[in-house]
Amino acid sequence: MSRVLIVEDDRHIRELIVLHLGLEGLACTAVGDGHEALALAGETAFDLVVLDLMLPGVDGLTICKALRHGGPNEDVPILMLTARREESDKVLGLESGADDYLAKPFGVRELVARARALLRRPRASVLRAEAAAHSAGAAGLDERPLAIHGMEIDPARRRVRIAGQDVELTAQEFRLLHVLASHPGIVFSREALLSRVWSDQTFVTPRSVDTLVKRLRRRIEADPATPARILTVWGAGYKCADV
Amino acid sequence: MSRVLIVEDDRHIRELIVLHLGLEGLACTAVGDGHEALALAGETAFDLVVLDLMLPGVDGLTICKALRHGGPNEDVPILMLTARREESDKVLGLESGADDYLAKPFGVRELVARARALLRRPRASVLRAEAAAHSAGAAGLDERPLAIHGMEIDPARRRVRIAGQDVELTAQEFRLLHVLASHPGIVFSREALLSRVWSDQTFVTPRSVDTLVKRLRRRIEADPATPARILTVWGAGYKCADV
DNA sequence: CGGGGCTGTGACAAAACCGTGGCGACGGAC
DNA sequence: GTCCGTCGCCACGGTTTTGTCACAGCCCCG
Repeated sequence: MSRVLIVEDDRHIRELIVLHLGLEGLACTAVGDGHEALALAGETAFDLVVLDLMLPGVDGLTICKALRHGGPNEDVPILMLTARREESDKVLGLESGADDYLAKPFGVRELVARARALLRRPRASVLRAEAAAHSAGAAGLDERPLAIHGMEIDPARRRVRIAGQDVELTAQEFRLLHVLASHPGIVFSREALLSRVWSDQTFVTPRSVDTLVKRLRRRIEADPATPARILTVWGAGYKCADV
Repeated sequence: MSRVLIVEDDRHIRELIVLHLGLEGLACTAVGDGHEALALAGETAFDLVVLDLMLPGVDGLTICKALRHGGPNEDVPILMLTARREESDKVLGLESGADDYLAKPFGVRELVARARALLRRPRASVLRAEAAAHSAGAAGLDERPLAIHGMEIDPARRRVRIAGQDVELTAQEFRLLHVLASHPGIVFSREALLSRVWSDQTFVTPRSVDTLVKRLRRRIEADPATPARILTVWGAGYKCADV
């Protein structure tokens, strides 16, 4: 049974990695802090390290070099993650001792495939986690038009009108609005929205929901600074205002 | 770093368990097949086994007995899961060597709390107390609204109303209220509340529970000095007043 | 009725959380 | 090829929430 150490400060991505590698039969340990990672790696030998390049405090590169410098994980394969696709980062990562490199956002399959390749273990996969993944695809969203807060939302035509005026929305903004407006008052966590609005299974930070909300508010709120339609629920998520 | 073996055929439950235990810093290995579980357990020593009673192929009880029969996991704590709440199943499970028992549907927080408790090898009395709290009603992240003491608590809307008036609560206050109000009359120790209300693996002083109770009372009690809803049980903890 | 724990409370610092602008990457249109 | 719309991520700053502490008050017990 292989042991995998995951160093990633974003909790959501950490969750996804632990989940999918764990389901592959790997023993996953996840930490969000560089110091903790070094402490763990100093006393336990791992078979693979998944390492985020961008970390608060101790840098991913520093960890990479520290691992290579000696100790029980001197020769451990390192899979490096980063938000940036730039070649310079890649070179930097590989030079500091990483064995493979993956840029966010990336798909689960790719991560698992690369982890497996690094582990060089031709073991029969126990389960196929991806099988039912696409069940959420087109299903789930209602096609009926709905009206709320002076907005007319027509899913079939993918059109929104406010005060008789057509409002241009991107596909993603529309999906978000539709999910929220279909359940006024119900609070959706960022994770819930990720699974409903982002159809494909990619690693996306929950904070990206904030960005999408910001962009949606710019379009449908009279004053985006004091939203009346899409409300923030502190510590929980977002909701469409009750009637 | 503790190793946990999870044997569960339902993919979603497997995911949940791996995710949350993995985030607790535990090394999780998940399998959906009984044969695979026995093969793994025959060669590796685990610190905890989470075992589903109902499995296709090799039965959970069979696995339980096989583990106890000898090998590297002879004395491993076993947390048994089942879809049925019936007493006969429980007895069967405990007799075959399980250390604790959890009926589906169960809350994630509760699972984590019990897993940690088993890893800590707690006194039997603690276990009994938690079991009593559990049997008193549905546990964890229940989405069903409930009404008690003139309060309407709606988890999906994250809303509390007293006498028709909306009461603003922070996320933490809401979780505390929900845990207590879901089990009226049941006394929760500060430690029990810490594991249920504080989702993260953060280490927080039990006295912080007092502060949270104070803040909650300020919002939902007519006179916070003489609480009628959230009661102090001297030397034990807190409870929601019985009806 | 006095003492030794428990618990309630206010204040403060630390942490978490959210809004926002901006940057780079990607992909389609032309 | 270039331009442009979209998208994800990050960093910064303001705001809210939350953990801790110290001290006062309370309860139970002898």
